[in-house]
Order: sequence, then structure tokens, then C-alpha cells
Amino acid sequence: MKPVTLKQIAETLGISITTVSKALKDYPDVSKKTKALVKDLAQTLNYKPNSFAVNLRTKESKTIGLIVPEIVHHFFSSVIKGIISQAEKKGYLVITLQSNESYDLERKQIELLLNKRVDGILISLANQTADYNHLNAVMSNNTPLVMFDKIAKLVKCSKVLINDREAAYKATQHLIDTGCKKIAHFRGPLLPQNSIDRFLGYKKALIDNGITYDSSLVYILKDMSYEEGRFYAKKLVDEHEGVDGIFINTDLVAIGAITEFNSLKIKVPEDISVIGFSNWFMSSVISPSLTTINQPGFEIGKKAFKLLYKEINSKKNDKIINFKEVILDTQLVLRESTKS
Amino acid sequence: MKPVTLKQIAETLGISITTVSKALKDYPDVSKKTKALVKDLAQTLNYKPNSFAVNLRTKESKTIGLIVPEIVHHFFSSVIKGIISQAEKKGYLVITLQSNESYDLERKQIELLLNKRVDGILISLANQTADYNHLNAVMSNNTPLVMFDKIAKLVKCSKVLINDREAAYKATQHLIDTGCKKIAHFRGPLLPQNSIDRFLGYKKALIDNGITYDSSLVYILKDMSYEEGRFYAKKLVDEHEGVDGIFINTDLVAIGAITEFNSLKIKVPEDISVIGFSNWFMSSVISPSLTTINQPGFEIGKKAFKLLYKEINSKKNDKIINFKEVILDTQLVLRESTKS
DNA sequence: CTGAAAGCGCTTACAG
DNA sequence: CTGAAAGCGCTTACAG
Repeated sequence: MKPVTLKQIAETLGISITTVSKALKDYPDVSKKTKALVKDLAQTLNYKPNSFAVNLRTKESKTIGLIVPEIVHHFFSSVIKGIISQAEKKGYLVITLQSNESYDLERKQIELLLNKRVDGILISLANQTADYNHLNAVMSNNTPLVMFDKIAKLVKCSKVLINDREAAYKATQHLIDTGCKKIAHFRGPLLPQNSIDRFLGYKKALIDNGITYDSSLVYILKDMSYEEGRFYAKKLVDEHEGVDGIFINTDLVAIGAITEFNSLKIKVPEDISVIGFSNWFMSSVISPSLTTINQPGFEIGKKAFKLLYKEINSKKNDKIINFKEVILDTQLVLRESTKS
Repeated sequence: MKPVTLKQIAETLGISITTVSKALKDYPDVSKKTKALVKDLAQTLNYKPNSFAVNLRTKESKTIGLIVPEIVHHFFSSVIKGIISQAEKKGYLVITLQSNESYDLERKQIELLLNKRVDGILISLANQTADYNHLNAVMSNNTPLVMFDKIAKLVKCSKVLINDREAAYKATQHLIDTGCKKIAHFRGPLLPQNSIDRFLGYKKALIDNGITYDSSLVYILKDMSYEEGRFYAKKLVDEHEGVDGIFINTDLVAIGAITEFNSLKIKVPEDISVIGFSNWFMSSVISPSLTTINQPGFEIGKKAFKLLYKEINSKKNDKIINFKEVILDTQLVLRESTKS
């Protein structure tokens, strides 16, 4: 019933614990014969090293922590999948936590993970996070940290990103290229860097194309929900005439907007073109289907883990860690919600 | 730089490690004065117990393992969220793994978790899983195990479920009540218990209503994907005339089917009524929106953790564990894909 | 090639 | 009220 230990194997075989340990780990200074003996017995007894003891000795847990703002979310669940699958390949397990976009929770979760002594932390920040002490604490605790998607520019660590500004530019340019003249923007809250960047890309595209920027056409949303999409779509048409295009920060909101337009009998894209951001699966099945920017969640997750893994190993070998900023490509995905 | 230990606090204060340890844990046999002294210093030094050492001593990790077939999936991500949020409240962290519906992966992951010595395991089985040795291994290893959604009837452990048969009956009955006479069924593979139960509920509803069961109207799908939904929707209308209703095992497939009907100019629900299962978010935003059975993922997750938590504590206190089977309620969600 | 010994950082039964 | 000691199960530097 009780788990088998090195001691039991050693006693059964009449040799020392040291030799058993070395034999199992294929140390060169153990005879072939002894190794065979030990390994055989370990096998038949179904010996598994006690990970608690191994952790204590080696000071590593082969576990990493992951904090995302939301789990029930196409983009983040794709990222999680990418991280977990990659981690598993490298022998790491992943503890996932969800901040619910709350700074307080995020801070507590960082502490939980640090107390747990995970080997590294992966995080996409909560919208509410404006203070980076908890992140700097991770760094000064010497725990590798990689941020992705919603990052803090000011924190010195590796990051995995897309070029939000360029992608937003591309999206807005597409609206312009297909004939839109009066283009609104539903943006995220003032804080996460990517909602700033997407806004700036939108603005720059307008200006580069000789369209006057009108700040009243920019709506700042809070929770980026479907309901908000509906609400602001209504508000937009109540407050403005002749808007013929919108670039929306994220697909879920865009889907809300399209639904609202449908129910208001405003035709998409004939009356108004809509372009989203992120390429959620459901964007391809609603009608009209949503033109959007593809944001490669799975690859972002994989890449983020790979960076973290390298840093964990560099740390182990006392090498200097060079922070990297990896930018992944995005694609414009053409569908029915914009004109051709 | 190095983490603070009990030893350092003891030396600084000139008392024993034992007393420091007891003071921090508020043992009654330490003087108020000493406690205050110790706690103060611990605070200022930002002492955090080394979880590796604590794990080794207490033989518990305050960590549980979770295996789901798929993460990028509305239902499972809701369950994960429920589990993680509940676990966090009780001081448990969750290691999540994804089996990709593969039996081999699932088996390896169980072993990973057991080697990691998690305090308990939560699992929803892969479709491919037909052999339960790995699950019985968990039980005989004395690690609490709770299964949810896709379970194995033969494994003796606690389970969190919905009444799939009854819910499927309810769905089929709704089609009948709204005038459908020739009702098809897209079911899941032969193995997961819930696809069997949903099929049985469908069949029983037909029979109870005097409709002859026709096995050629039942299609057995493999991966329950959107693409399969489209494919079988086409196949159904190619092979049968006059089908006026379908009950589909899961929303994603139903959404594929509706998309296919839309593109074939078959009107839903006028020509054919469609009812899904699970109530994915996107089902409410497609058009026509999908009538379905709500399956409370978040609550299933919460309940599953609560059961596991009880078992972990029972085990710790050497109490007998009584396996429970909790059945959660489902609701019929009426939308546009069925007649009223 | 083998093993005695120290130590990772805690907890707790026991003695005083 | 305090502390010495054993022990959780490993790993590894060192001696032989």
C-alpha cells in the first residue's frame, strides 16, 4: 500500500541507498550488474521517486504557473492549450489560475504561485492591472516570467506579442479600401497596452488615408462582452449618422454589434461594414460571418512556454538571461461582414 | 536573495527552530510574547514556508490534477473555470491536462499526476477510453478520484453528472410536441456513456409517442466537430426524404448542421427543426439561434471539486469514503431553430 | 565500483 | 513554555 522507497530497494538488495539512487539515474560509476539488478527490482515494485523529496533536494518543481484573465474565452483557451501541450512535452506541468480581470486577484495569485515555488510564471495581465510591484517581485525573486498578449511595457521580462498596432492598421485599411469613409472604433479600456495599440493603429490608418480623426467615433468599452457590443452598436447609430464601418477591438464584441445591427435591420456590410479582431471560432459561423484579424493563440502559448523553458534552463545553468520580445504574425481573414 | 528559513529566524531570535515553527502555526503551548516576536520577524523578513519541505513532511501537495478531453471547448472550459475557482477558495491549486480524446495520452497523464502526488484527480474521459485499469490504479493508489460528464459506470468512485437520458428525452419530446414526425439523431461514438444515454433518451421518446424507431435515421459521428455537423447534415438530406426534426448530441455539431442547411436553402425550423445539447454560448448568436439543452458546466466543475475536497479530507482523517453520484439539473432552452 | 554522511526545510512526538 | 531529536525521501560531494 505505501509507496516504495529507495530504502526498501536498498534493503531488499542488501546495498546502499546511494547506489540504488545512482543506479536508477544511470550514473557511470555503478556496475552494469548492479544497475540491472536495481532497475529490475524498481520495475517490479513499481518504484516512483517521491516528487516531494526530489523537489526539496533539487529545488525545482517541474511545474509552472499560468494566469489568464478569463478561461471561457476562445483566445485564452487556445493559448492555454498551446502552453499545456508544449509544457507536457518538456516534462512540465501547468497550474492555471484566472484573474477575472481583477488586479487584486492577480496579485494574490502571483503570491500563491511564488509560495508554491513554481519554476516559472506565464501571465496575461488583467485589465485592471496598473501597478507592477507584484510582477517585479517575481523578477526579484529570480523566477522566470514571460508575459503574453496583455503585457506591461515597463516590466523587464520576455514577452510574446502580436503587432497590435500594425494589425489594427491593416484592419482599418481594409475598411477604407472597401469604400468606408466614416469609420468608428470600439476600443478596450484605457489600460491594457493592446487596446491602446489597436486604437493607435486605427487612428494612424485614418490619418494616412486623409480621413479626419473624430474622437466621438471612438467608444471605450469596459468588459469587452457580447452585451457591450450590442449596447454600443445601438448607441453608435443613435449618436451618429452615416457611419459606414467599424473596427472593433475583439470578435465577441463585434458579434454583439452585428447581432444588434441585424435586429435593427441595419444591413452588414451594405449599410455598415464590421471588422473584428482575434478570429474566434464563432465568428465564422454567425451571419454575416465576421471579417477579422487572426491572432494565433495556440502559437502564442507554445512560444511563451518555449521562452520560459529557455529561461528556466539558463537560470539553472547560471547563465545570463536575455529577455526577448517575440512578435507573431497576424492575418486578415476576409468574410462577409465587409465588402469585397 | 535566498529564501528565508525557519533556521534563520530561530538564529536571529536566539530560540529553537521548533519554537519558531510552533509560534507561526499558533500552537497553544507557545507564549504570547514569543509568538509576537516570531511573527513580527517573519513578517519583516517576508518568510514563506518552503512548500517542498512542507509537502514532504505532510505528504500532501495541496494540488489536484484535472484531465479533460479538450480545452478549447465551451463546455469544458466552463467546467475548468468552476473547478479552479472553487479549488482556489479552499487553498488548492489545479494542474490541468488535456487528453485530446486519446486513451494513451490519458493513461500517461494519470501516471504523471500520480507521480506528482497530487491530492486528488478530476477527470472527464476521452472517447477512446474503454479500459479502466489506469483509473482503478488511481483508486488503489488511494488517491481520491471524481469523474464528471464522460464517466465510466464500472469504476467505483464519485461522479458528477446530468441525467443525459432524461435530457435527451426532453429534447426529443419537444420536437414531437412542436409537430415533428420524422426525427433523426446525430449521436456521438459508441463509447462515452453520455452518447449512449442521449441516444436511449431519444429512442424512448419516440417509442413513448408512438413513433416507430428507425435506426437508419441515427448517425454515429466520430469527433463531434463543426465539420462533421455539416457533413452529416448533407448526408441526411441526401439519404432521407421528409425528415422534419433532428436531435443532435452537441451544440457544435448542431451549429455545423444549421450552417449546412442554410447553405442548402433548407429552412430551419420551417423545413427541419434542430435541437442541440449543451448550450454553448455561440448557439445564442447564430441564426437561427439554436434550441438546446442547457448543461451547467460551471456548476458541474464546482460540484466535482467539492466532492473531491470532501474525499481528500475524509482520507486525511481516516474516515470511510462514501462514493456519491450527483445529478445536476438541465433545462430546455427555447430558441429559433425549433417551432413554437 | 560502493557507501557513509550531510543536508534540503520543515513538523511533531517527546522530554524537561 | 521551550527545545533536542528524529524523520519525511531523496541527491551528491567525498572517501575508500
